[in-house]
Parts: sequence; structure tokens; C-alpha cells
Amino acid sequence: MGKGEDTRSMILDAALAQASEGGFESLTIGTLAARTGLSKSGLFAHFGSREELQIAAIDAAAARFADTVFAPALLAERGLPRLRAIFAHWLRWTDDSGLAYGCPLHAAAIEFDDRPGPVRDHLVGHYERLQRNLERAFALAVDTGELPADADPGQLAFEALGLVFAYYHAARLLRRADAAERARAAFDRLLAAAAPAA
Amino acid sequence: MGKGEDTRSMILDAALAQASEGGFESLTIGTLAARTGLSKSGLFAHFGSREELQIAAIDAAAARFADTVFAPALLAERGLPRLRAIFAHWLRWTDDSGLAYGCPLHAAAIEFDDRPGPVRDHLVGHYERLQRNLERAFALAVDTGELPADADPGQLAFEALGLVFAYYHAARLLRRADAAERARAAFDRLLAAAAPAA
DNA sequence: GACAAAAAAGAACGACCGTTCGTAAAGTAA
DNA sequence: TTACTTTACGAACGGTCGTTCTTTTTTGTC
Repeated sequence: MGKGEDTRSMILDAALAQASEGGFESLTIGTLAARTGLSKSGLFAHFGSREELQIAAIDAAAARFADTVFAPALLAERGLPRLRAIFAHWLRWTDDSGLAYGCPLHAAAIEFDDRPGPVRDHLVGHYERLQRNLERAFALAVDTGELPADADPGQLAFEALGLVFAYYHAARLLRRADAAERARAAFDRLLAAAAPAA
Repeated sequence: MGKGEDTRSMILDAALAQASEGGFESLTIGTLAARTGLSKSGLFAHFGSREELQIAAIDAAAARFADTVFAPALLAERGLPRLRAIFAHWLRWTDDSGLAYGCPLHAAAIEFDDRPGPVRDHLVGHYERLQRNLERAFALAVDTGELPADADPGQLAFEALGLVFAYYHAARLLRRADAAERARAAFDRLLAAAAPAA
């Protein structure tokens, strides 16, 4: 029931592609209308305001991220295998989810980090959830004994996030072919340094 | 001679403040005219196009970054002391240079990473220079023997850059008070892990 | 103080922005 | 088919965008 739902998710697909390509600021009603073939007013009616469109786009991106990065990693055994799976999926998540360019959530995070409002709130919610999930994955590696009891999951999650950002930077802005390799090496080193003194 | 030069640099000061607060996309002629008290056309005449204004703003930000982060670090002895000085200045560079919000260059890097043109070229130039300078600082620590001969300056610079990005993220978006502490701890760990096996 | 050059202002342009409203088309259920 | 709701369109709005002109004001020099 309701073909409006279908149209809405079709619009959000286009919105993520647009945000990936041109940043969140490029997510305008007119651009998106042209991209979807809808009229401006027809598209507008699905959201009621640009802000609600932005919020819906962030929620859609966050859901797709969870499905692409974290969900499949649950198939790997808890501990280091799962951590490596998360990281590996993360580096390829935009490609795997059909986004040809950068991560929409990363773009939004920089554009809205000093702009209070519901858009920023949703974004913060996503990244806090992400941080918690990542910390939990590290904590499980402590449980399995693969990481020592005094390892700090919060600190490790902080550093792992930094590696992803460094990868985005090297891959997208600098176009360096060795970006993924550098990131993987760094993640391995991070895990090795956190492991018991053998 | 020429008060145009003074006005121009006054405009660029305002441009950096604006880009820090609202991102590079918020660097419009109208906003900047209101901020400086000039008329739109009067301001416009100093640059000839918005693109040239953006380029001038990036160059100004890059120059200020070099003066704030790298220049004073040359006073520290080469090797680890200088590396620590660079990193410490880096975490506070926007505050130290009078920018109340985020790093304009970081904002521009995300907004232009998939938008070819002269603006992106200038940005890439800055970040490649930054990468080289950082690598050189690590290489000097190899020369002094504080880091082993098989340490990889390129890899270390990659990871250090990631720590700064993680700091920006935690401090600006998540508003976490321990962001700087986390970054410093990670940098210490990075240097310690790279140091000779004692 | 006169005069040329530089700097700033003012008005207008076409384009796009988000948004509103009235209307037409498409879908759904009886 | 009828009646009703959902969905989409088209036109228009006030506003801002970058940019182009012309005119006025300010600056620096003899």
C-alpha cells in the first residue's frame, strides 16, 4: 500500500548519490528533482522542508552504513576477526553500497559540526552509535583474551576512526593508490601494539 | 603604497573566520560583504571571481597554518622534540590563529575532494606540502637515531594525520572534552611503537 | 589645490534557492 | 463505475547567488 513510500526511498537513493558526489550542501531541492525526474514541488511534498530531507538522508545513510559495514561483520567470530572484518568493510563501504564518491556522513559531519539544529543532532547520534559499536567490538577482543585486560576500547576506537579518516583523505583528495594499503597496515599495527607483550 | 592590499588582507581575515564557522561553501560574496562592511561589488572587485576568492582564502589559510604550526616548531630540536611540538601546535592551531571554529582547510578538503578545478588543485598542493613536511620531520628523527632506520616516515605521517582528523571529529562534532588528551596519548603511543625495541 | 589612478558603491541582470498554493493525474476501495 | 485520497505538477513568491556595468568617492602625486 502506498506508492509514496517507493518514491520516497527512490528519492533518498538519489539523495545519497548526490551527497556522495557533491557534499551535503549540494543536496538541494532543484538538483534532486532534476536527478529523479520529479518536479520540485512534487519532490518537496515528500518531506515538507529541506531540513527534513537532510535528516531523512542522514538516517538513510546511517542505516545503509550499518547494513554494509557492521551487519556482515557479525558473521565473523567475535574478537580480532570481527574487528578486521569491520575495518575491511569500512574502507570499501561507499563502493559496496553503490556510492561512487565520498562518504555522505563524513561530508555532513564537517559541514554541520558547528551548525546547531536537528540535522546535527541526528548526525551526532549516528557517530556516537558508531563509536559505541566500535568500542564494543574492541571490548569483545578483550573478552576473548586476544587483547589484554588493560586495553582501552575507547582509545582504540578513537584511533581506528582516525585511520579511516586518513584513508578517506589520502584516497579521495590526494588520489593516492596506496591509501587502503597504508590504512590496513596501520590497523594491523594498532592491533599488534595493543596485544599482550607476547 | 596602495591601501587595496590592506583591504584585501582584511577581507581574507574575514574569509577565514567565515570558512571556519560555516565551512567553505558559506564563503559567499554577500556574506563576506556584510561581514566586512563593504558592498558586494566593492569586495568583488578585489578578486574578480568567487573562485579566485576561494583560492586566495586557501592560500591565506595555508600560509597561516605554516606560520602557526611548523614555523615555531623549528625552534625545537630536530627529532622527537620537534615532532611533539608540531603535533601540539597542530591541535591548537585554529585557536592560536584566531579562528573560533573548525579548520578551514579541513572543511575545504572534504567539500572539494571530488570537484576538479583550480580550487581543488591549490588544496591538494597544500596537503601534499604538509605531508612532505611531516614526513621530513619523521625522517629527521630517524637521522638522530630516536627512530630506527627501518621506520617508514610516509606511514607515520599518514597515521599522525589520521590522529589530527580524529581529534577534529571528537572535539568539534562530538564535543568531547577528552579529545585532545586522546590524540596526545595516541601520538605518544605512535612514537613509542616506532622507537627501537629498547 | 588640481588631477589622474585606485577603490568602493549602487543598481541591475539572470539563475537558482526553498517554499506555497491551486489544480490535474494516478491510485485505491466500494 | 463511482467516490475519495494520495501523489505529482505548474506557476509564482521573495530572497540570495555571482557577476556586470556605471558612477561616485577616496587616495596618492605633482
